[in-house]
Amino acid sequence: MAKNELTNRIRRLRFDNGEMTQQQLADRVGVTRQTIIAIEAGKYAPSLPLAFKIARAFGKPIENIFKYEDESA
Amino acid sequence: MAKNELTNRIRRLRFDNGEMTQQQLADRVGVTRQTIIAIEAGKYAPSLPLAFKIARAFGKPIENIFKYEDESA
DNA sequence: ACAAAATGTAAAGTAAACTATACATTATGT
DNA sequence: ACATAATGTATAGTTTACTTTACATTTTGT
Repeated sequence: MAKNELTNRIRRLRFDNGEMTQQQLADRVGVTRQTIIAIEAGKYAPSLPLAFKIARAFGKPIENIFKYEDESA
Repeated sequence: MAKNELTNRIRRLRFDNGEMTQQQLADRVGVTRQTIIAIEAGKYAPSLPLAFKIARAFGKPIENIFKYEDESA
């Protein structure tokens, strides 16, 4: 799994949404803060259900928050 | 992880895309056929990168292929 | 300056997402 | 009818996605 191809703008969106903290987002989507940190930093990719929850928390489509560059190019 | 809240229409899209087989889709997105079977059947949810690849294989947004119902309602 | 909050790092444990392999059943084409 | 292809089920192993806990560092507000 080429997780270094997956990028996101979660930190940007947290800031834009009332300067939400990592803990607040974590509480909102039902995961630990560590998970948010890891995903923000690209340490690992979220599962799809979690991606949905994050997208829902920001009111945006998944593809607006996460970008995936195909490495097979 | 409430994976029973995640549904998909992969089988439908396979049919509509030249009656693609599970193996062809698997080859296309770079996973085993078992993975496709499991995801189609809702056995487990895909990771986000894989969801991106599947979406790209069908030329549709992720949210058009997968539906996630929030269970906190 | 100082306390509290927010963020960052690490590590070990658990569960889920996959892989590989094998066999069975069903569907398809001739 | 028969061979092949497609699908389905099972299982064990590996890797990744998370959780928990702890501590460190930085930032923020007064």
